[in-house]
Amino acid sequence: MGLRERKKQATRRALQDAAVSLILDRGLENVTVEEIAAEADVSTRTFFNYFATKEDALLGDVPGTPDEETRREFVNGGPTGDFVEDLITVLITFLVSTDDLATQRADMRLRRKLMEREPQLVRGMLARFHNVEMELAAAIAERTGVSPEDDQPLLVAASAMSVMRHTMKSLHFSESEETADVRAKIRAAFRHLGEAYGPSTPTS
Amino acid sequence: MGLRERKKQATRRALQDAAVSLILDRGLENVTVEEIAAEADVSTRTFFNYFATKEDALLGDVPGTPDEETRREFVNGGPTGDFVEDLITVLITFLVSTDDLATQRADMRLRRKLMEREPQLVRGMLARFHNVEMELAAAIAERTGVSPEDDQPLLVAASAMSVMRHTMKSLHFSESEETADVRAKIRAAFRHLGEAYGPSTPTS
DNA sequence: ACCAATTATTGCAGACCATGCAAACTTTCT
DNA sequence: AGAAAGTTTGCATGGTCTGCAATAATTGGT
Repeated sequence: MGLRERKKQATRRALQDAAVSLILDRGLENVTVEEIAAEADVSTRTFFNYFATKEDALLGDVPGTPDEETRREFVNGGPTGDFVEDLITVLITFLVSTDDLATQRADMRLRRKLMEREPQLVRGMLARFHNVEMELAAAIAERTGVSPEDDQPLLVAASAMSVMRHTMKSLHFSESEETADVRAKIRAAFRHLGEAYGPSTPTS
Repeated sequence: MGLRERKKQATRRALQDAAVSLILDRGLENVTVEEIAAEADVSTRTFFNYFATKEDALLGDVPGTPDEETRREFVNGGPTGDFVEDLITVLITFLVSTDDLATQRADMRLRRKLMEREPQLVRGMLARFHNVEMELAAAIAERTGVSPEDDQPLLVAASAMSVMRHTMKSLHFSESEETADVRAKIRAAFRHLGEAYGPSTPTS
């Protein structure tokens, strides 16, 4: 990666960090883009070269898109052949960004604090999940061979994203948390959904 | 209802209608609040007495909150005792506003057109569904006697709202469409979810 | 090391959204 | 009719975000 690219990443990072820290400190309404830019040592105009809105700088890069390889494997019926297990595999990749693991976990903890303090941000988060939902639906349609006009894949994708969303709330993002723990939590959530809506007696 | 109240309703209506029609015509970015207010024959300032944002005037009043009676019946295990069927009953009440049925159906058709033309609006719609999701989760927790800290009710509510969201897409909102049709569509969606995640063999 | 091409940053002007405030106006109630 | 309560309006203001054109930094070739 060349110098130019590295600098861009650094600026992006600086803007995000400045935004998060200032706003955790003083609240969303009491921090202007101008101040965020100043803190990151760039002009206000440059802020908008990096992020379309103030919110955007706060939300970070999660959920992202799964890499092409994971996607293809899922579409082709892998890796295990069990639909729910494979779905979980894909979902987990949404959580993983390009950063190193420790940084990313710290980011997640900060973001969660941010959401608690500024519920307006949930709006933007939901929008992001919605975008991912569409991609996931396409992948599910491909895997199951269902016509894209059908909205079954959309439905399954939507509820899968719900599971995702709520599971994230009960994660710790601590150093001791293993992928297996995450997987187990998601699995439990899916099982519960199956029980609630499934053919067997509704627990409720 | 007194004169004052009637006038307020009329103004609100006029603003919504002006917003929807102007923006269907010329696009979200090409219509200012000033123009909307002018079309409705009030000042710009008055617009903001009625709606917090431009989007708000477009989204209308759906989904609304179910009336207290329906809610209580659901919480107490009614009306049929079958969880999914009763859930559907509640969901349907989200769609019903105070207007007369014909007006409401026309509104729904317009709004859908609006969403297709201006996908940015989906954001706001999702936020509304999210609010309803919270209320629904509370009701489910009460009915099932699950602790409110538990996130099972949130999960079930979230996926129910997904079902809702996607079912609405395939409704016609035409004069010939009966409540029974709507119910059948929602029921089919739930059954599909149960099959996808449930204990039986995944269709996929 | 230099030059040219590409790409990033910046300042400026401007449109629009949204809010607070106080004055003018309308409905309501007695 | 007249006071009380609520609504509309204009004005001033602060903030977000965009387009544009000038300036500055990085890159790659020679």
